[in-house]
Amino acid sequence: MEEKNLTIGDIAQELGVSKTTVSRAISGKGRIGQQTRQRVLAYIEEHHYSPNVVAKGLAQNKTFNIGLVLPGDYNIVELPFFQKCMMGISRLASARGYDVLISMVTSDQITQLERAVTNRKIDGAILTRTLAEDAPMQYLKDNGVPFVALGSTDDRQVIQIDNDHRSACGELTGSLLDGGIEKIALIGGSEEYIVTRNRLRGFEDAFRERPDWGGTRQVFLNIDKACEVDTIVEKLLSEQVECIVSMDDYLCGCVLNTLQQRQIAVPEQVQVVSFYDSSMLANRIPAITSIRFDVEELGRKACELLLQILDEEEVPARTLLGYEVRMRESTKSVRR
Amino acid sequence: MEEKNLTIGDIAQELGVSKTTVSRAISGKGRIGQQTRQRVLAYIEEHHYSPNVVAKGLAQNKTFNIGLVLPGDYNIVELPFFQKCMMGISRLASARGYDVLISMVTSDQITQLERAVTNRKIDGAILTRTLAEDAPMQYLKDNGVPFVALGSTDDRQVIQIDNDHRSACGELTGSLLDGGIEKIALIGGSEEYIVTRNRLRGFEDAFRERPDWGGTRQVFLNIDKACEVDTIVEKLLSEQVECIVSMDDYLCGCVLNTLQQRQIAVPEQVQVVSFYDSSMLANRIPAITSIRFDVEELGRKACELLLQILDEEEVPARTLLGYEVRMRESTKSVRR
DNA sequence: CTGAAAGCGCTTACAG
DNA sequence: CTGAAAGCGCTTACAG
Repeated sequence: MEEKNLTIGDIAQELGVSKTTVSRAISGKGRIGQQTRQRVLAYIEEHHYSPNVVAKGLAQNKTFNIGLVLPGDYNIVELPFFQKCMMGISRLASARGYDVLISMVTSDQITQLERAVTNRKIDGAILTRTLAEDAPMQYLKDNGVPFVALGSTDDRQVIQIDNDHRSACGELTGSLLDGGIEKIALIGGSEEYIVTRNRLRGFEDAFRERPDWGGTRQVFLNIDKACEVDTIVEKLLSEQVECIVSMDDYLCGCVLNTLQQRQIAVPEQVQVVSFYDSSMLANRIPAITSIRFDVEELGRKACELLLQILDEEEVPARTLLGYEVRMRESTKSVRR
Repeated sequence: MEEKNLTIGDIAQELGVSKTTVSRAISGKGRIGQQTRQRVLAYIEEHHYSPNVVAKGLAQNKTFNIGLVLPGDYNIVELPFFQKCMMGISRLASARGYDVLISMVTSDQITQLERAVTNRKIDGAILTRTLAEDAPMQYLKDNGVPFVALGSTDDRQVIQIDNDHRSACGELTGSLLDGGIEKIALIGGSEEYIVTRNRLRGFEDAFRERPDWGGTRQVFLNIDKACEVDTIVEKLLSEQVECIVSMDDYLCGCVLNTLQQRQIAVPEQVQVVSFYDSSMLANRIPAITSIRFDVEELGRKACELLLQILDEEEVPARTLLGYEVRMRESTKSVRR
């Protein structure tokens, strides 16, 4: 199997044409006769030639690599999200002749990303998360690296793509209110994450759209520990809350644990909802009402956008993808 | 910020030396005067020159990329494992001047890996999982790509590194038996995974080492659905099983759900153990007895091995890493 | 339609 | 110790 790698020069020599011609036959650029073209292509096919992408890149000042910026300080609940994004991105990139190079960043160091950029190993990048103070994003901007952000940001200069968390959360919350919920609470994670803010906005939208709703609502943000959730849930129970909405499945899992401990029946005594359907709670009983996004598609589209930018095509500054509200057993039947 | 990239030629010209000299100053290879060396280095420092790794690679027939082969058809429970591996690998690679390029493969297609190899985008690869019939592994072997496998395989030709699942499971099972368990059952996933086989061996070791143990044991393999677990657990309960060991946290989660449904108390009525501590059950109550591995270290070491291979150093064919048995509330106190 | 030549940014024998 | 030159495997004006 260890055949020496063919080069464009070998082929040219073998076929008695110039390297230029071979190159043109392959790339399809420049004028070239049908005859010769076919002859070259046939030879290539037969001998399993495949061009050295690195050399090609050097000549064209490209790498055919895209940088995937992944947080190293992730929360376990986010993993399926990153994984699916990666899948979508990787698939599309591959289909378009690009490879994906990863850079793991943490809140206090982005050296891997810096390396990829200063070493000129990537043509562009995809950010898989957006923060309020986003060091990787700032770095990419400062260095003129084309990129798209998976997630939202107020900076309209950055090309961004996201699921429509706001509308999704608004719709789900609305269903709950319309279903008759009078006492509702929202538990969320770090406000540093833009997505937390968007989910909150959606939640608030539902009330704004229903000025006649006469119940009470409470919001707890920046929660990230099980014990905090515990305390909150206890408090809520003492106040006879009817529905606890969690911003993600991790928090929702904590809520469920606490309820289970206290032998509180879901949904009979309290209804439970998650704003994100990560399949982390997939086999929980009862099944949890939540919102579902097509994350692989999100990744695919993000990659598509980046490749368009690299091809110098115009792309929309902001792209929003759809969602699906999944009503399950953890909420009583409400009308939709 | 948009300064045009410096090249070795620019520096040579600026300093009135040859490109050869500049190259030598940077690489440290070949004889060069201390004086000139310092002069070049100073200039580089001052002007933030960083070499074009791709060009360097072309000249040296290297890419300074390592391929990370990731399964696309993962089970959610494996995600933290892959993530942590990636972290370890990525960190070390980065520190050594390498980048990590991902190839997602599924059981029926390895085209991304093929692309990376035929396009000569990687110098070597790391497999993050080993299967009995391992297509990616076979492909790498056939094409003479240096690689190390994270996980075990019977093929002693392949450089492999793994946690010592067998000993770990043996030790944990042993503790249970020594603690007085008389009726024990093991539930595991696909035998196609080598790790499943190794865990099973460890389990069996414990009995072999205790010929006087007079209890009964049962083994259920190739289980991957919650409903299957359900059926098994019901059967086991009817037989008054004392301890249910799961091979991973997903299965263990299923077991716990079933027990919870049937209002069976853990550990009072039945003890529960997981052979893998993925932090998926981290906030479960009661805390689950299990085995813990340092996965990031595993990734780091795997990468280290690969880089040694690329440097043509000798490496051991098989490396086994340690583990920690964590006795928690889900088992009654047993002596260790 | 085709080719000779220069160039992408490095490295590395070979000579001095 | 230093440099001119060829080479890594491609692309791409420029001429014909």
